[in-house]
Amino acid sequence: MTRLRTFAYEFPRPAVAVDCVLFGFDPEDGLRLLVIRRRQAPFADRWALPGGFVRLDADGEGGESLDDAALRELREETGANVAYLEQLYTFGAPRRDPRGRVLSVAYMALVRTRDHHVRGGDDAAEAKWTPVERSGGGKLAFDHDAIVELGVARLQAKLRYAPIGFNLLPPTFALSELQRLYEAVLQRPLDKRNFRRRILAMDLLAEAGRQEGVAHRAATLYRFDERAYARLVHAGFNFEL
Amino acid sequence: MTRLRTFAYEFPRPAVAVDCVLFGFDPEDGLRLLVIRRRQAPFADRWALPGGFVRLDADGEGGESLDDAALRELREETGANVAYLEQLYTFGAPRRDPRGRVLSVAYMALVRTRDHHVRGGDDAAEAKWTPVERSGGGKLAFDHDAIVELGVARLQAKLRYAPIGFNLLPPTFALSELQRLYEAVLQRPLDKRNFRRRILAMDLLAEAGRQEGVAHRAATLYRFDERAYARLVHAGFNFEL
DNA sequence: GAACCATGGTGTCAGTTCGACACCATGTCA
DNA sequence: TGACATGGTGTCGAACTGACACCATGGTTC
Repeated sequence: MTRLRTFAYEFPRPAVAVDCVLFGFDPEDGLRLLVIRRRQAPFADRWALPGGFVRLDADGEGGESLDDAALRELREETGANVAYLEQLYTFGAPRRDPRGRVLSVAYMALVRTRDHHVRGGDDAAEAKWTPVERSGGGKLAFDHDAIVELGVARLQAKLRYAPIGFNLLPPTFALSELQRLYEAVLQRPLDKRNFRRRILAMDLLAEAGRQEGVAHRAATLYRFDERAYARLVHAGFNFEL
Repeated sequence: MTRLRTFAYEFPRPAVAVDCVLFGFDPEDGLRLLVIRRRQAPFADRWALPGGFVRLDADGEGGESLDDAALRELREETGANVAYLEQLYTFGAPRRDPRGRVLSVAYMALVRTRDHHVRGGDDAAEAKWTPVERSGGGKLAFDHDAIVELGVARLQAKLRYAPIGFNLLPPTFALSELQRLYEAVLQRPLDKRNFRRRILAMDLLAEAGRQEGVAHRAATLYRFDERAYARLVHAGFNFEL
């Protein structure tokens, strides 16, 4: 082991952080993004994405995986209950952080409506949901605006060819809620009849009761059927909307 | 600056490498992948992807960007003339490298047919092109098989919705060459007439003379028209094949 | 120079998919 | 009981997709 180790250590190492674009969907406010207010320099008091440095073991060797680091930061800084996590891209411009060379592995995460309880981090940082465009009423810290832009693009693209939108809704939902979600993310209106026809034709949604306590005709509720989806994928099916 | 720096340095840092899935297309052999034989432990004498550690400045701060590191490694280890480069994913499992904690930022790169002159690296490592399936006659070093798999998937997906395939061909090419490329990457036969109709309907290809010195009717040559593509994209066009 | 051979280049049609479009149903509340 | 808000349903023309076969061209061979 000692011999093996010689090679890598000739190089100085960058610090490595993870930063998360956490999306939530609210029926009234549409697609929202979680930002936290930084307490420390650099960019103290500025809004930024939740994130932090990847932790290594004390010997500087093992430690947490990148995904685990992202989940940990989300838990610590927002208390969010993450339904979906996906790595986006690694940002590594030499001067992106004034403290020195810091790489940021960017993640996109989704939480379900009604899992939006947000709390400040352990260090009492302030956290809030903000509409996706105009994140935080202005520019975010570091290159986080670019990260958000990439996250939005990825979410828009992926919503159309992967069944990830369900992770922004409660476990059961009405088709109109699903449609509103798609309209909010894709930023264009969809035809109700065409939308329903296509999504139901995929046979991915299972009926799950009806709405209660609404002041109008109660909608049928559906849940995303993971098993049906797995079966279909196995048979060569591709989600597409 | 000194004050700003305190925060980041409390954490031990991982080593960060870039590894490149370099694709080439040969009319006879189809899609190929460049691998190099490692000279040093770990995995000495095993085939691996070209790559190496990201270089920081002497003060451990600035240095090269990740893209630059990938290009530098490709140049140093293969002499390849890269036509396209795209970051794929960052691999960061705690034990993926026996030397300790090493993250790998994976890249996909494309070179044009006839830019395939490959030479060993400055340290005389051996390099070769290998068919994409069965890379190197067996398993590659580290988790490089997983990286290759991801690269292939990305190339297949992206070939259909972005005009990147042209980067695997000479600057001018016949439509049949382009079709063979698509067939090789997507692993399925395409209908000649439908293929020609669709690709030409996009108005992205400009005529560029005819083949010479072939023992049959000479094909019209085309080049990818970057400007036309930029114009179309600006007008809301999406490449799709 | 005629025949051969390899590849280049072309159009149609049926089946499917896509997008636009309007009205009745249901349940709560006033 | 009627108003109101949302749920839920079918058709049709246009556009697109995929399957399909033959002549053109130009160098090579005999």
